[in-house]
Amino acid sequence: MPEKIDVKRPLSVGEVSTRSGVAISTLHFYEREQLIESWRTAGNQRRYTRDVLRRIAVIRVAQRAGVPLGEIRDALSALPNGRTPNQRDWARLSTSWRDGLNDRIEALTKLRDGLDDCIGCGCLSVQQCPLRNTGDHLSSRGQGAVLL
Amino acid sequence: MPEKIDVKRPLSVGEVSTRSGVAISTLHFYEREQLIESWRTAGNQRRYTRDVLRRIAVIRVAQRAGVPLGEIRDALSALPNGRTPNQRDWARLSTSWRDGLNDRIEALTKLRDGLDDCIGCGCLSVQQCPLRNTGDHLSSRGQGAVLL
DNA sequence: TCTTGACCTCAATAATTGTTGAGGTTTTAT
DNA sequence: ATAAAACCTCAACAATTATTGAGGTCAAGA
Repeated sequence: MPEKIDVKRPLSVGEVSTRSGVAISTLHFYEREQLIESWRTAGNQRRYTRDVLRRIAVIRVAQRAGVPLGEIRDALSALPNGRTPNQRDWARLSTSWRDGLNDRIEALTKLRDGLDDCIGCGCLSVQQCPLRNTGDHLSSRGQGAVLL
Repeated sequence: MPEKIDVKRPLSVGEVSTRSGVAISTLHFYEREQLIESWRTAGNQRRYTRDVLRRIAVIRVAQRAGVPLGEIRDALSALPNGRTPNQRDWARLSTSWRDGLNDRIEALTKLRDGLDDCIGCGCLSVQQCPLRNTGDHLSSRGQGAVLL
């Protein structure tokens, strides 16, 4: 059994960068922002456990879904012990993040279809255009476009 | 016919703000960024045609969908100067936008479906998770997660 | 040993998307 | 005519999400 230690060997920042596809400067940044953690060697270099890769994966997925880093941090830090999400944790996180994702998909789809419709209807008159009162907060805020 | 002029009456910045739900400072900003246009009264105050409301609606919808302002500007600038966009203009805008929109929708949908799958699978392990290497630029950049 | 590559910190810069404030002008209503 | 409300410009600040650079240290191989 010559390689047993390999899977427990800590990772350097360069290794994490290579394997995660995230720039070193970004890893430093994530650490400052408390999204990931490391300890230091005697020579002050960062070392990471392997699950940092999973955390980073979660972070990037959430980011692509439009979740701001602050929320991601909060969600991750809400995990007991600040541990890396396990299956159950991941299920909770991803379902909560999925709603926002759905909103964005819906907005995009509405936009696309609205544009399509408007090709035919030539509308976008203040009152009738399907693109007009789609915004939830738009229409709830300041009466939106319709009144007066 | 006492009200005929009403619908052609230009809008002040305050009116546009109220009716669109967008702050005046933001309208100024959008104008600096060439997303909207106005002309000035003798006293240097902004006046808008009503179709600015339509433009703003499009801008906000696109923004909610995650389209950056620069892209929105580019798309909108395809509309001829000042004149109220007609059916043909919107057709051009729409078709020029649709590919990008479709890409974006597809990416987000993939992500969402990936999330759905992964909720059950509890994966996100470095090598196997379907969410890992889905990022177009993620995987094209620095080999992503898989190698070494 | 010595050089090279990897790493460190800290500060500055950058793009995006606005908001705030100071100081002054115009319009509107009484 | 005057006071209040609305408007103007320009500069500075702000949050987010990083990247770049200067100046220096550490580790590993020739």
